[in-house]
Amino acid sequence: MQDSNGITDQPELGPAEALTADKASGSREKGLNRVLEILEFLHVTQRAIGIGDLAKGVNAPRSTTYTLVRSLVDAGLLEMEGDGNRVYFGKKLYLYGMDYVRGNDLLRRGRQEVDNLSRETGETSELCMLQSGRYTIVHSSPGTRPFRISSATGLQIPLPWTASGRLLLAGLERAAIQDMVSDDDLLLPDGRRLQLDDFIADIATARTTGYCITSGLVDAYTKCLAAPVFAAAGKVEATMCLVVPIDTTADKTDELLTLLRQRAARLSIAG
Amino acid sequence: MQDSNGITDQPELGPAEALTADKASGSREKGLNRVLEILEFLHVTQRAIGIGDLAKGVNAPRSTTYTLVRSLVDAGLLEMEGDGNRVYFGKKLYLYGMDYVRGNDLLRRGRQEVDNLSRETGETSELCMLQSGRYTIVHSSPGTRPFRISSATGLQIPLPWTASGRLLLAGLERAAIQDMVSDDDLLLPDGRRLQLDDFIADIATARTTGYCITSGLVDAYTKCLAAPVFAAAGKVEATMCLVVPIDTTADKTDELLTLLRQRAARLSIAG
DNA sequence: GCGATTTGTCTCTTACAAAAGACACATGTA
DNA sequence: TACATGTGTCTTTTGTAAGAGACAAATCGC
Repeated sequence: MQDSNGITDQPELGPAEALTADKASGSREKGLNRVLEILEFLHVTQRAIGIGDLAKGVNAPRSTTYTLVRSLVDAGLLEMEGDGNRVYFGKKLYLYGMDYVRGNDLLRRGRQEVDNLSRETGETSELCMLQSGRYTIVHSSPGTRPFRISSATGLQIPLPWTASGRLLLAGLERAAIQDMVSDDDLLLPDGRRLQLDDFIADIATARTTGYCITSGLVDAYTKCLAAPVFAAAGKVEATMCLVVPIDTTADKTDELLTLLRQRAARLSIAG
Repeated sequence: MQDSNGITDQPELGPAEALTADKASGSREKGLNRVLEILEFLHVTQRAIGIGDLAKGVNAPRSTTYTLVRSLVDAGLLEMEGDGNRVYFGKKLYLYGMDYVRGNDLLRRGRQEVDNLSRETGETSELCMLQSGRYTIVHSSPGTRPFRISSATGLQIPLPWTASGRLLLAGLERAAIQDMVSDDDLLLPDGRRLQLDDFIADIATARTTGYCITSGLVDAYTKCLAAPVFAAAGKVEATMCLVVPIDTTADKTDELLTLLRQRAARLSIAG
């Protein structure tokens, strides 16, 4: 077990760096890996897809894909859509997901707090976590504004684009941060490029102030207020955040921030 | 952590001739199948478990189990618990589960209706579906009674024990029904044994009346009212049900049943 | 303290699953 | 009618992943 200090991952630089671009065209793949790719592919696709297309999408042989999909459908992890040649996630995954929620106090209470917060403030509120090194919106509640402020549950966004990202990485070694952030991640949606050092400085700042606000990073019309949720130790396990119009007054922002920090703190204790 | 339900038997009988009956003997198993067993095992266990125990639980070689678990943890389908030698479901499964909900109107609206219904009536309400041939409580909302009426999301119960079961099988061939119902399923919790023919007759009745009520089947103190939710065709896709004390008056029962059927019908259309 | 047990990693072998490819049957479209 | 394109199911081949086992290190039980 060597998870604690980031020794975990250097496996993938071992096998020949060849095939720079997209994907190892490689030879024979382990079935389980193919399955994991299939699931991930469905996750980004967000809708049912034909098995043929699925095979193309994960770059797997058609015959293999058919057998794997059949297994998964039999197991209930996937389901055939209506006519019977497209597949998507199945009930069993939903059940497993509910099991996860049940076993995870933080998530369960966090969802509740987020829902409350967005109902009380009318603003879009989110619960965010790191998911295998990626920033993930674990739960979001839409708020009551006329225009929809993006953000769907499960959405994954580069860490440097977000206020939460700065909090979630608090306390990590420089090397660890560097590992989690690709060059592409540092390129903001508006075309500006963030310097890694600046980002790391942001993280340090966010750590000491205990919150973080970013303006116009993900898009030009919103700003994001985020507050850390701590696990047992001092570790940042999640963040709660509010997404508000960028022209929200300073007073209003302060008020919301205070409320947000208070709720995030409430979530931290009692864990 | 003893064997709660006696699955752990055959402690040290020769692995060779273990072809007793139900279980396929040793031989080599496909990795994917092992994974599916692991997930299912965690689902019934309902908590984090050591990898060694997991290997025992699914009756897989230790080395294999370690490899698979590592893959799954890396993929985020499983997560290591605290100290790092126990595992349980991971965030990714939760995300996939949410994807399923998003892609499934019926489930999404059904959860809503169930929550409403139980809030309005104060009774425990559930949304039930068939999950790979098994009756499954897909969502439940507790109601306000002092004593907890069982029923947890994800729970699986033999079809003949439930009112919903009788509705869910409506329209199926006798053979299909027979396939889904084992002899054990026909043995009720109170020791009585249901005749398959009676059960099939119940199903036919339920189909024509458009609802089903069972009294004291799962336990002696409750009765269960169930109404069908139809998919596009006339197919029963799910049921909504209310679990109420067995001594609920006929009038009250009628009233609840009317409400339940109305809500279930509302869920059926617009699909 | 000192065995007995459990945990996590590693190596080696071969049984077998992943892949290739052929086939049959749909579609669509020139 | 031919001609492409997509789908689902076979069979065959062979690269490799599942499994057995050995190991060191941790953990438990007295």
